[in-house]
Amino acid sequence: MNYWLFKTEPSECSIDDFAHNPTQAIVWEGVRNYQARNYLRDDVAIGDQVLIYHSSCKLIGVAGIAEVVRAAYADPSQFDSRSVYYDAKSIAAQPRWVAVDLRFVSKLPAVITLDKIKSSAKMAELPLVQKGSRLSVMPVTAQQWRDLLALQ
DNA sequence: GCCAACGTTGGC
DNA sequence: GCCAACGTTGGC
Repeated sequence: MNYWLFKTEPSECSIDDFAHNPTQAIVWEGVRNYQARNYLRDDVAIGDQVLIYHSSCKLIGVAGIAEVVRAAYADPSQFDSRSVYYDAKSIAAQPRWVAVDLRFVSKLPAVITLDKIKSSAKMAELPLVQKGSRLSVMPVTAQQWRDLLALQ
């Protein structure tokens, strides 16, 4: 079982969307970066635990936890010409992008802010806080997972 | 809204 | 395969 951090803009999909549909599988689509795609495709597995991170918003940071309930499959949005995630260059026989499904686990009582994460020496190796890192899907070690949630 | 940093594209 | 131009990310 692996640990991950997934970024999302809460205006698109927030921890509250999970919390309001706690038994429903949420399609995690729209990842359009190859390194993030490779993690999704090759390493994200059913049962993995995911930190849901809110970016580009008022309160930036880790807002909750979700669990992977379906491993990688062709991201349907890449073939939908009305979607903002549409990719005209992706062909059905060889889909370029993948999605996974997540399900709600918990909402943290308070967001663990990026500020707090940055100020923790134990988080120095987390890709999130490394200069210039823009990965939207990143691995988290078991130790980092524990240490990060202990920042609450 | 700004802009630094990074990724992608496409001409050569 | 290089690299300039352009697009995107995401904190501030």
